[in-house]
Amino acid sequence: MCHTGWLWHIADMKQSSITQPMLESPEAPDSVAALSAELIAVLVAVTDGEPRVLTLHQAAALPSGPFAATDRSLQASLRAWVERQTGHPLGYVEQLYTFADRDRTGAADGSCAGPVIGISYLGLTREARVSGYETSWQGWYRYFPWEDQRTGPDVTRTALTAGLHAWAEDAADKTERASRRQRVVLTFGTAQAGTEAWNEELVLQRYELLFEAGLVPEAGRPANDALAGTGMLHDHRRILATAIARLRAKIKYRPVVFELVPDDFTLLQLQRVFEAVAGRLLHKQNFRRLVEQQGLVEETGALATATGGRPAKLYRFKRSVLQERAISGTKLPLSRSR
Amino acid sequence: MCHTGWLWHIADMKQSSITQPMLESPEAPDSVAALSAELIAVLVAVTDGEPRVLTLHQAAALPSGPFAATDRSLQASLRAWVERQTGHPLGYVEQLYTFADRDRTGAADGSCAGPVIGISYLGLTREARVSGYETSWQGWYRYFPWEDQRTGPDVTRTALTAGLHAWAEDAADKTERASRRQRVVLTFGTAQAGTEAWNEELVLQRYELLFEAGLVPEAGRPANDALAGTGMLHDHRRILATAIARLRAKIKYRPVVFELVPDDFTLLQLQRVFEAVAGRLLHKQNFRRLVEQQGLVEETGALATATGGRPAKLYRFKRSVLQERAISGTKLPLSRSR
DNA sequence: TCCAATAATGCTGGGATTGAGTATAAGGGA
DNA sequence: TCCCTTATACTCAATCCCAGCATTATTGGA
Repeated sequence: MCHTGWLWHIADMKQSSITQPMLESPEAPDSVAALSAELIAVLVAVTDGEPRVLTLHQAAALPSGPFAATDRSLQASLRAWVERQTGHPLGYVEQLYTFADRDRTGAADGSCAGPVIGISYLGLTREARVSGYETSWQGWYRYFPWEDQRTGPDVTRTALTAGLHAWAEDAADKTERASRRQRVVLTFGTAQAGTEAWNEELVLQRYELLFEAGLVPEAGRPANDALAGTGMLHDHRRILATAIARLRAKIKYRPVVFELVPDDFTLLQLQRVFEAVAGRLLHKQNFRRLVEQQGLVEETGALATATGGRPAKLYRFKRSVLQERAISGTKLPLSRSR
Repeated sequence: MCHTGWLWHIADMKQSSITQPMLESPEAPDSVAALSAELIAVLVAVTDGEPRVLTLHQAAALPSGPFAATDRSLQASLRAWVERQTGHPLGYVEQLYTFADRDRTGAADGSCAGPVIGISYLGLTREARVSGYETSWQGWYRYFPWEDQRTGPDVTRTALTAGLHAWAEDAADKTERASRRQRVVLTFGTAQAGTEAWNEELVLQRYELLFEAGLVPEAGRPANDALAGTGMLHDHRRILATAIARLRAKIKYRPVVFELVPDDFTLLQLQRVFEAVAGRLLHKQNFRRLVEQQGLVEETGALATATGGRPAKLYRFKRSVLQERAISGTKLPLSRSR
């Protein structure tokens, strides 16, 4: 044995929840199987008001690669690779989650035999231009149609909520029914007029709920459904959900939006990117006020060639406050209306 | 090749920062070396007003074990193990960070040859009783004396800040000096009267700054210094710093404090635990108001046998709101004074 | 030339949140 | 009984934030 003597075994990597039931696990055999690790990247850019992710295999998989045990920093390598591919610097990289998948034991040629550890990353970039074959940028709402609430509670959400409530009522005993109902309401909100209560950060919870209710059948094969969204291979859609949730949370208290917009931008452009990521609309005046009073931007002096309407001032991100704000935090709260 | 064809290499797992310089990396050989993975746990309990972590090897290491590629959920196994050891349920488990360490290539017997991937976890529990040999609970401020700001800016912090400023002035060029100065002020605050500006969440940044400044010499061997704190083996102190930072952040917006207090508690007890974790004092009346109006607790009806003073009402955590709040969030802001 | 549409930008009022202080109640011990 | 300690209730002002309203600047057409 290498270390201190007690074994842990890994298989499933469900995001921890306090209420998660505790499972008893029997002792496992004291063998260490051959391991392999895989790195999975969620690369995000916002183009034409749509958040996009880089995909492979006919939009059914995220870029991933085996982890080669050599000597460079992972993040540095990730950056270098992306920069070569897209021609733009990768502004921000963040580790998402590590999970183990005992069902996926590598390719057929045996070179990747044994269980796979997956380490997923979120990366932000600017321009969506790639040269690879089979590689393309896809709008992320293609995989999660219900996550785009910029036009208010739409057909998708309504239909899904209905389906979920049916599933809830379908439960065996009363307690389970109540629990399911509560989960549905908490994650999808009551689509009643006014109340809203849509929390844009619960991307993963919603996906898992739909999965549990059998509304996003993703048993290995990617399906395509206008309601349930496009499926992905393996658990890539789950990883994407994690990435979206993380980014939606982060964008509110760290100045990462600027990694997604051009060097010079108008405040409305910035707002649109923000809204695209968050999947909901913002109050324009309040957004401007916040951005301005946070001191994160400065005017370039130039004006944008208007797209119809009064020309807007162009701003640029104050790189000088980056270090400061990266530590002390921003604060760009989401409010409802437009 | 197993996957899509481009390689990533992993070595160092520095927490991503936007300002981190981008390193160019050369292509790596197309070989997949033997891998091994290690799980590292930061188990936290609060006893006698002190946050403690479970340690091994004369308080110089965190519990860790090789990852055996078998079939159970890691979290379930972790829970089971801790519950056996401590006799108390592990309330909350959360993944911290995954890193790769090419310098640490397992034990001498070759069973763990190849580079090591480390997956670290944070776990919260209640009582600090262990039966193992070499195993003990240690107050976490032993490793980070400067992180305990409950008594205001103390000698430790003052001394370290002085040392850091000396280091800052020691830089070669002007830009670097300014940058260092800024980092010192941002992470350690200006210890001026009143201004404070201590951000308790910057545990990792402070540790890294001290490391960089050579004030916490931790070249593999655990040292013991009243100022720099006790060292740990490998990068365990770094992992601990990550855990503290994560917990300090989480405790403010998720109801995880309750995992660290007994079933029945007074509001002051709850506050003390909160303060112990956060390393700073809270305004008592405001803390009560928040806890109460959040609807997270309910009175048991009983009173605490006073520890001197008017008897306090006993409260219990409303488990019923757990699922709800685990999703929708709490909000227990930290304010300064007592 | 005037008007309508589209944006940008400035300003204001009310409600909620928060930081911090004051006052009162209820115990124990000298 | 007085005094010390802690619990608990209440108040007040500053601030923040949401959500409107109003005004200004352009473009494109009637």
